[in-house]
Amino acid sequence: MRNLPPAVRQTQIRERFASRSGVSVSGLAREFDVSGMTIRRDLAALEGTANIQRTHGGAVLTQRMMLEFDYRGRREHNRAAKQAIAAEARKLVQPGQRLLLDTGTTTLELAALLKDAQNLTIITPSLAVASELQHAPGVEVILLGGVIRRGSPDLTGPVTEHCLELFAADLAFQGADAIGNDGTIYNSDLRLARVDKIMRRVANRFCVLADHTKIGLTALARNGTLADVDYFITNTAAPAAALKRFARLGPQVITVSP
Amino acid sequence: MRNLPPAVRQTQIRERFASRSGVSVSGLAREFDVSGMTIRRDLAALEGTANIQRTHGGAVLTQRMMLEFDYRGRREHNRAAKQAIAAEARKLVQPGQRLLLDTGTTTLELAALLKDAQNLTIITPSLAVASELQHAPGVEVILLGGVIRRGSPDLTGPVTEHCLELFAADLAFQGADAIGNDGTIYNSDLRLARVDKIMRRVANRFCVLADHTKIGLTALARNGTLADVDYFITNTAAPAAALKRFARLGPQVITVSP
DNA sequence: GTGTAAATGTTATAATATGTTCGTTTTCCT
DNA sequence: AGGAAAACGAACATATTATAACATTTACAC
Repeated sequence: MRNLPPAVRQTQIRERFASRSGVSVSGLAREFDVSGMTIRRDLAALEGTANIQRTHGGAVLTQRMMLEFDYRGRREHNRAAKQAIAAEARKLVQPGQRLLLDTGTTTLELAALLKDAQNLTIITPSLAVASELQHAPGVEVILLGGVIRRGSPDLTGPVTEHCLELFAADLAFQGADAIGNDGTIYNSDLRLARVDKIMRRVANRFCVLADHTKIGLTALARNGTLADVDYFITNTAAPAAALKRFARLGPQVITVSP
Repeated sequence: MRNLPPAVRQTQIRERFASRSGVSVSGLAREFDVSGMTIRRDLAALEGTANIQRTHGGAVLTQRMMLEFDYRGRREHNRAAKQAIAAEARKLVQPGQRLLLDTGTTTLELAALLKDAQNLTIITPSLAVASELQHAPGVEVILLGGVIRRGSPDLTGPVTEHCLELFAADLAFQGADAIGNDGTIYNSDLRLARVDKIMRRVANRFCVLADHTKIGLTALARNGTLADVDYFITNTAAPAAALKRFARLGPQVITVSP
């Protein structure tokens, strides 16, 4: 079993998963008569390509059984700030409310914090948010209809816009891809920007979440301005001058650390 | 059974719950040939994923886990027949069509077969179908809006019905929970039955998929009759007398083995 | 052959997992 | 209720595994 090309060995390793639910480094090293290091490198390579996850001592199948709507890498980017912002946003939520939760990684963190909330109705175009909350006992999730956007687990298009018009919400949470220095809110996708605009119309109050890395940038599609927003939550690393300017536009500006 | 990586062992422990509703620390320790302390640590880790509930001496399934496994179990049940039926259904699909795919394990198998289709539009209330097809390059997936049904990855309710009315499809595929001997189609959920009825209205042609174990049964909600159906696909194990009767009602009855 | 890049092995160090002991808590039996 | 037996959890010692850096081998072109 020695002297196999790496690709062949990796394919054979992959095939182990058909019958077993996981493999061990030591076992594979023995079977293929290579060092554990080689097996580890194989598993690291396989982890990138497909549905396995490395663990201590081996690897297991990622059992994304039903809903595989994940943002992968983007979710990790500046996650601490996003979580802090989400925790602050969580405080605005009262039992019994109807919330709109936009798509995005920051709102997804907020969704995770709402799992144990009581008697909430959450309306969202995000499959990731819906997936996160689908088992939450105190939360009724209403997913907007629409076309699934390629590469991103959310819904957009005329159907989404039409669905959204059917609702009225107490409070909407929205991430932003960029916030201009003049307080303009930007999305990097035109279809999303349309949905976001309507969202602002059907929600009574409106909260924008964005970490400091988004401030001072622009993106493809303008979708409004902070002047129309009730709350703007960001982290303390945001430039103070910009925050002062934003506050003068109207929204209550809340900063959290880190 | 020794020397398994922790994650693999934990996965196998999880799988015990598919057949049993509880496990014991001592039993697992014996089976995996590890100390009770290790099993306890495993169970503590699994409890963290919110799927199981630890008890004295072992662990039991939590409600959510039961539903999850219920779904997985249903998917495995008679899967060969479902796949054969789905393969036959696949032949009805032409490039460029707009399809309605209902929720259900058989239609989910069909969705898997449509991954490499060209230029299709698929409209579905099923999150599982959407998940399966979200990365298919030749398929545009439109998800209907609606309330996420507890314990089942699909959408129902007035919003779903409203969304559905926006569309017109060439061909609809629908599973059935039961087919009465008189050709009546049944669902086990009232909300689903309503969606299914509308689906029949907005589709030009209509195809019902059901393996032989569904035939001759009844369920909670009537949603129509095979007389209104264009194709009925089942497997050869279905009683010939019933199939003959069904064929006289109108649909083209197709049987596949196994 | 010789040079180069890829693959593999080796080592030291860090991280993680496991078993054991023992005091505490829970369960079960009378 | 009271007490024995079982199970639990914390803390420690031990063993296994991961990672990174470097050395070695192999593969393949020219």
